[in-house]
Amino acid sequence: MNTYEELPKTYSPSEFEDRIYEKWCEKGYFTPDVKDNRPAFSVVIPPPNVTGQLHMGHALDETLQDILVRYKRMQGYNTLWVPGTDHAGIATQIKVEERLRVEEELTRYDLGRDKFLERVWAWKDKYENRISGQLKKLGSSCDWSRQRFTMDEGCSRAVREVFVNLYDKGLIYRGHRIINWCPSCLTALSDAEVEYKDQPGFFWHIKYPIKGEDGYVEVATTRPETMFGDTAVAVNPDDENTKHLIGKTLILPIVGREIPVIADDYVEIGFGTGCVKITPAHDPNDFLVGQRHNLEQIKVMNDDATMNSYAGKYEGLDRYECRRQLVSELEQKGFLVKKVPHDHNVGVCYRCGTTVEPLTSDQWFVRMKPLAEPAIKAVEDGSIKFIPERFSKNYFNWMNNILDWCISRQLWWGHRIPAFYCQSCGEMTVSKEDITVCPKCGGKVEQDSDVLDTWFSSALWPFETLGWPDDTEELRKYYPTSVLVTGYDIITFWVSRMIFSGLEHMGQKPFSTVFIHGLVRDAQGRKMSKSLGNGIDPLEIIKQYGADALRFALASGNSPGNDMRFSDEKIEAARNFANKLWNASRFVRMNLTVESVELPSSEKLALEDKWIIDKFNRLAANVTGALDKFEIGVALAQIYDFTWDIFCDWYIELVKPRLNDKDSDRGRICQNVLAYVLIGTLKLLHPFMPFITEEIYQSLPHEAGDPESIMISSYPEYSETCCFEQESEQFSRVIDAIKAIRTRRSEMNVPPSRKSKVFIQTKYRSSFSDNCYPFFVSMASASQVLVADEFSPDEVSADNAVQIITDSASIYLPLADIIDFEKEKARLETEKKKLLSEIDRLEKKLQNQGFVSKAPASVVQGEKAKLARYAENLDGVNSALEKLN
RNA sequence: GGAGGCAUAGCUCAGUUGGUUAGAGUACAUGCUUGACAUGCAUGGGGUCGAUGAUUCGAGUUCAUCUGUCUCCACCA
Repeated sequence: MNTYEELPKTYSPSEFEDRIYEKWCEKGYFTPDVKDNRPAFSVVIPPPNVTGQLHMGHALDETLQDILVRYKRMQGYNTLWVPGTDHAGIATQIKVEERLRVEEELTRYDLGRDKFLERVWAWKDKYENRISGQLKKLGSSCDWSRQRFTMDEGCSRAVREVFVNLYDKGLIYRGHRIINWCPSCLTALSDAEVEYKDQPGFFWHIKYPIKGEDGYVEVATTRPETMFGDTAVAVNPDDENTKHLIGKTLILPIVGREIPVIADDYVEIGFGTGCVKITPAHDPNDFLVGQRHNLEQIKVMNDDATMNSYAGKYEGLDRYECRRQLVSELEQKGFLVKKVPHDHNVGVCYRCGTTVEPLTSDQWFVRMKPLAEPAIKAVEDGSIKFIPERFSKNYFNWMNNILDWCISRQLWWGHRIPAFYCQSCGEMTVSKEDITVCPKCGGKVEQDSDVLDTWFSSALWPFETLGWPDDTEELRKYYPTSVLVTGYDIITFWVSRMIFSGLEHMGQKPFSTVFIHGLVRDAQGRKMSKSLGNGIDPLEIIKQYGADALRFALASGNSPGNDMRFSDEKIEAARNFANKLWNASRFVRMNLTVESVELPSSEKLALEDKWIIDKFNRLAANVTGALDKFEIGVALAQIYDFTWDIFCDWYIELVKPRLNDKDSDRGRICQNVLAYVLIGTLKLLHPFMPFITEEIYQSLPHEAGDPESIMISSYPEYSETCCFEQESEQFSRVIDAIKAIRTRRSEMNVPPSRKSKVFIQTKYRSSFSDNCYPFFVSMASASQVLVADEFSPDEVSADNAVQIITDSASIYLPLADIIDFEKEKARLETEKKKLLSEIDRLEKKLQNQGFVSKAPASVVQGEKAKLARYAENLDGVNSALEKLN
């Protein structure tokens, strides 16, 4: 890793990426010393679920984190990136159950809780390994010695600590509430775990006869099967049309049970029939109405969404089958008034897609209002910042309307709720430690069979991974973490819960900045999904193009919070860039005879050297500026442009003649500048493309003080001594002149083999020194270069010279036999027109008193200079036209 | 119902606090066997920045309204 060798001819990332990663690990670069007292920069990974492997979304998330982490590490921060995975309760359990069913035709009940959990742990080990392997392939510089899992011993201890603390404070309670129930996963879900989908359905209008009268009340429902659980019909107390019904008694059709008509504001006047059937056990709103009016809750379904005995003869039928049969019975018996098609939003389980059934059940809840309040304040007062800022609205919207969080799940895979019930006295004990006997009566206890919502443990991630509840050095050094990088899709699930948890249990925010990115979509802009089969496997891309190309593709053009498309063109462009850098470096390497690199003192530098050094210096300033603002795409674009357009297309081409004499003074200076700028560029690029930059770095001689690996080198900074503004401007004139000549030659179809004298008439003589003549020879097909303040008409007469006007020179090319005078005239006329209109525009602008008096002086000055330049150019064009006429 | 995003070249997208004649990649056209690279080099065509108005000396950029499109939240029995 320290002797440098020739680079292989072709860029083949697969040959060095793994080797480099192993070396980094061996050297321990990813593992910071907690005792090192430099300022900390810390990040915890959003733990990928152990349900499967990483997809493009993860690849983006990890790439962005690694860019920030490597950047800060190179800047000298004590940098920690904690890796880990999430047990992902429902999701993982479903996966393992599915495999069990497919491969062994067994259910989890066949195995029993303990045996089943063994299977899940085995699954977890396998996928955790796979995920870590993928992170390594990507180049993620996380500290593997601190890898965590949401159900490892430490996290489990943290979960219990939090549970008991919140319980003791009265912020966790057990209650009989209406919750979202997934009849397929057989568990409760939190509000956040329910997704809504539009589905076509019907309103069934049903007659509820009034007791002791001939009349009836008409109610409409989308779920007629719940009528077995109706315990009232509600009307609005202020509705004139239904007022008379209040207090009357209705007979529930088919069932025959008597229910009252009650008055409640919840009923919207003018909507539907104005009468609403109230089923407290099966609808969240009805549940609240029921509480207000002390109504009985009648649960009519079993956990698997089949009907129970309250449904009479329909007992045992699935809810939808019951609906079909019930509706037809209602119709037969004359209770059905009509059936109106109606699209409605149906809640489905976010894991399995089954329609959830709201029903009442005993569950554990977190009281959210007191926790949400400080969490809202922390974002309001700016101590936690969202990037982009607009996502804080999203956050406020959720937090301000928060309801209590249902945290119990009827699953096996997860943190078991630390509540113990005594078999003899019935007392419940909540305890951090496992207990077997009741502290009250000494009777045998049994632990609550439910587990906690996955997000309960991930909410503690930023501090549980640093050792909480113990008071560790890591916590003191790295908490609060610096930035959380995640997608906008889990702000409510995760980000918000980490914020209130951190504030509640640590007394401090969990992170200062939330850096939000968007989704990775396919080339057509569709979400990547299993069902569409349009997912792209990051590992495949790495295999084909290399991790650096993948990272480049994900980071370039990425702007915070916005979705991006991933396409073949994008990854190919990324690979092409890597290839370009590889070849440019190979060229530089081939031409190096110096043993070490040192930036030559300013008086030894040629004009083009100062130009590139100045450009590089500005680049460093712009890149760090952009990175500090999380403008990752912008930073990368700047490095890209510099590398390709400035360094490769210009500087390398410019110095080729000098390299023919490598060991002369001029040649050695050039070598040093080449290497200095290349190494600096590699450093700037390293956070984005860690492997290729390291591989090239290893092949090059270095500056004194450069370490053995680029990843622990210092990130380039803007430096006053490398600022050559004036020389840079001077040299730009040469470049402009070369470009102008190329353009004219190309327009006139002059083949490169046809060389020509170049006459440069300029008032910037010093910019066009003798040293730059070779540039015109090598890059502008010049046979000879003549520079003067003014040429005599004999030297550059109309019939033998093509005239080119640039901002700093008039250039003549004697190409008499090639000139098409008519075409040339037309071209000059067009140019004249353009100049005239620009001059006119600028004159008007400068005559505008408002502009001159109100715009900043520098802007006005700039416009004046521009006007003067155009006027000069116009003179040039005019005289060229004169000569042609 | 509430909130938000996006709309810029044929396509995919940048455009940082308002200030050069609005940029890149890709596609397209033309010319190059240039001793690092054809995964390349050079040159070019192509945009009234979704519409209308407002603020301003000055608007792709700020504000309002509208149109199209996507997303999140809530949810109507």
